[in-house]
Amino acid sequence: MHAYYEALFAAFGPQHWWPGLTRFEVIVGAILTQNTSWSNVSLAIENLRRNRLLTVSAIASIRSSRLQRLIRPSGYFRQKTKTLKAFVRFLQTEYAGSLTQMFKTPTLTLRRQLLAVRGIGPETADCILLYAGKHPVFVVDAYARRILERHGHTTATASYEDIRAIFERSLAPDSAIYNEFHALIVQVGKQFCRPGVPRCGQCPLNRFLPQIPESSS
DNA sequence: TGCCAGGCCGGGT
DNA sequence: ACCCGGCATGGC
Repeated sequence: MHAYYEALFAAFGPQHWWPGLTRFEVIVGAILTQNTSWSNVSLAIENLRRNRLLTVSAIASIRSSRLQRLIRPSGYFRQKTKTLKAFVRFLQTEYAGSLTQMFKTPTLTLRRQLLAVRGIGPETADCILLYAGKHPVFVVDAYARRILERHGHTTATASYEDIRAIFERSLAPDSAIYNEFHALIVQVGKQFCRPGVPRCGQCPLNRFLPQIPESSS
């Protein structure tokens, strides 16, 4: 898949996802962006920032009713309030509230622990590991799935782990590459690989297609 | 105006 | 092990 990465980077350049933010802010963003556009998440994050609530202790002590109100723009606000609460409870119980301690845990062990937190599934766990902890796990999302399927590298029934294996076995375990690659996939996916868009237009990945869609009659 | 977004859970088969 | 309905807001 490295050729895909090169093609995307050449086309879009560095995406600098989540730059200059604290690890906890990245985690909050990873939870709030579940099936939600970033413009909505951004409104919720700003509400939290304005109220100086982007810390573990603040989220731990805030009343759920107030947290719900503040993150409301990001959608699923009752669910996500529970998830944020569950995560900080996990962090305080298992790691005395220290992200530094948490991220010292071996990747596979920590991944299992994160998946046990209610509201954190595979993509969110991997986002936290990669973008907040710099652990080399490849983040799979709906776009990565769709792109691989359209390019004939997998089938529609492939699981999250199947897709992840395709990327991880063909790339060195480099968190900087994984970071950029996932962001680039989201970028190209938004433009050229949305559900209702059958053709790929000027997608920079077109040259990797097994056949040219235009020429089929 | 409807459809969609950087998913996940719980109950049912 | 999969399948499906529910969860919710703001943007285009």
